[in-house]
Amino acid sequence: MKKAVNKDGLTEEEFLKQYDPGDYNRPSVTADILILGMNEDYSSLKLLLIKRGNHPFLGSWALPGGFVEENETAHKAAKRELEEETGLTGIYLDQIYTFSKPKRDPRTWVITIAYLALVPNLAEVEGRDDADDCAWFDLKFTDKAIELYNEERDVQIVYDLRKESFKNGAIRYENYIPSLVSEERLAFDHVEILIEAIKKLREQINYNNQAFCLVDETFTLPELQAVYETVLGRPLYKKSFRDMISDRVEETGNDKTSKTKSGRKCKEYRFKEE
Amino acid sequence: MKKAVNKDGLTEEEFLKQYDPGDYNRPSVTADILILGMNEDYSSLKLLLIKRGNHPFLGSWALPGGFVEENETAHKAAKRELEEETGLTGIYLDQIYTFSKPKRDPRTWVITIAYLALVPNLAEVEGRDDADDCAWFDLKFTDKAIELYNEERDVQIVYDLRKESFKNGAIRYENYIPSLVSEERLAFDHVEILIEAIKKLREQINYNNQAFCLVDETFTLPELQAVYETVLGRPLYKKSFRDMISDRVEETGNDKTSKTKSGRKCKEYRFKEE
DNA sequence: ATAATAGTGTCTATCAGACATTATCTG
DNA sequence: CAGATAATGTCTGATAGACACTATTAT
Repeated sequence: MKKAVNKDGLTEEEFLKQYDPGDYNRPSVTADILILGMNEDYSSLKLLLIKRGNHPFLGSWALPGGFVEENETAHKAAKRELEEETGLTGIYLDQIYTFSKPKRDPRTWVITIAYLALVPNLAEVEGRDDADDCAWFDLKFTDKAIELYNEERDVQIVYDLRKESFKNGAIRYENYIPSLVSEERLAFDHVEILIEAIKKLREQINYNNQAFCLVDETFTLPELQAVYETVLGRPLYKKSFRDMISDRVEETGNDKTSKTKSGRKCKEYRFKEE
Repeated sequence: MKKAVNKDGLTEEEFLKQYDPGDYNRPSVTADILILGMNEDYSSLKLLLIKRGNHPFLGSWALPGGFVEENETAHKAAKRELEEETGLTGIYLDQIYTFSKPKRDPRTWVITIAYLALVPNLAEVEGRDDADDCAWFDLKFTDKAIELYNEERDVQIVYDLRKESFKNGAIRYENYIPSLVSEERLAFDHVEILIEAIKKLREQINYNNQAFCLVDETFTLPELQAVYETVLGRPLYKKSFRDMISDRVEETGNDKTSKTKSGRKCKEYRFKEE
């Protein structure tokens, strides 16, 4: 079996030796990364963006990303980029979707594998290399619009959203179509990546415990509930939430004042693995 | 804003004109496609495989796939491949995951975007071009093993499965690790693609109605239930299933004998869009 | 008639939605 | 003490699991 030969009478060893990848056009492949965290009182999602220091989209804000290299997985490339950008390790990181629309990058053919990272604390960040600047943006996501704000820099990026339905086999799906309404915009097709990431996070958070990646190692239930409410974009009933979450957490025995709002002290919890 | 210049004093137009993608190594990118259907009585999933006619993995069975070209999305490449292979159009097709492990193809650097297709009828197929042969395989998937059978050709491909848990941020995930136990194997890392696809299908089928892509346009509830049971790998209670599905289907008014098992005639239903 | 399957009724446990009530903390 | 928030109790409605029973067809 090892010595099997192909139509040209070559063994595998011989075949690989003479194999010429040829002149097929090949794309560059990058790993772009959506880094999400929560603000101080868990009332808003934050997205890390870099300001582009070169064409194309010079001066626009973009997702951090970098080339995937031959001796690494795309996941590793994303991880490297995340660590360079935030200095953080051991962070939640998951593949979202791969974007390959022609001309999505005006320079050359680029396919992007998009990743989602969830950080428990907003890291200090500053621009480097190809970036003029780097900053956390407040992210608001509703059925009607996506909005990104950075007050310090007085930047606002706003897209209206329209729902479009399309058929896939027997099934009908709904898609969000963004249209820019602000002066500033996100570079490339990054707004589409953002939409996919939020959709996926909202679908998964109830099953996959991603909320625990957005809080400290110990937390209060009001804090955890605030994370769910902010991610899902709707309020939850306190009692139902606590019933739902009860067997995924355990008390540490300590008390703690919530980062959310002041009042009575809270019991402190940690994530219970099982 | 249009006339903004970068550090080298170039406008965007000038920059793009002089831009040189350079000698960065670039991967080939392929779209591999997992084509799933059901057997005659909905008791088993079927997977379409092609037998490789050249090195590497000469004589092994593999997922169909093809190169993504510069003027198309990966989705379109997958669709083209699906139509070439089965002659079918209007089929459910969705991106699963992108695989980029170094050396996953011994010829050259290849990154694969994996797609899942669900066909309502098993198309007639035959090998072409680079494939010696092309056939539907019975697919069995349990917590312990993945098994692929084609009786006509007397081929069996079996992998034992082991669960491994790993951490991603604060969360612990479980993964299936396959180990080959049969003589025959799937080419490349295609068994890993298969595992991801089945996992995703099982997670989604309750919410995303993919089952309707695996039956005819009209169907009986015993047939539909058989699809769910086969995909999920466990029996469902008849009454619970019918309650669960009732507002997603509507009666056509006709009667029909199920493809599953004989007995009393069934009411015929169709998918109700909403 | 009998075996086999289709289709429905009903009980239970669980859980989300919805409010109400009690407990504890800060100022 | 007043205001605010934490924590828990309880009712309702929807739904999955479990089982039983009736209806209709093929042989």
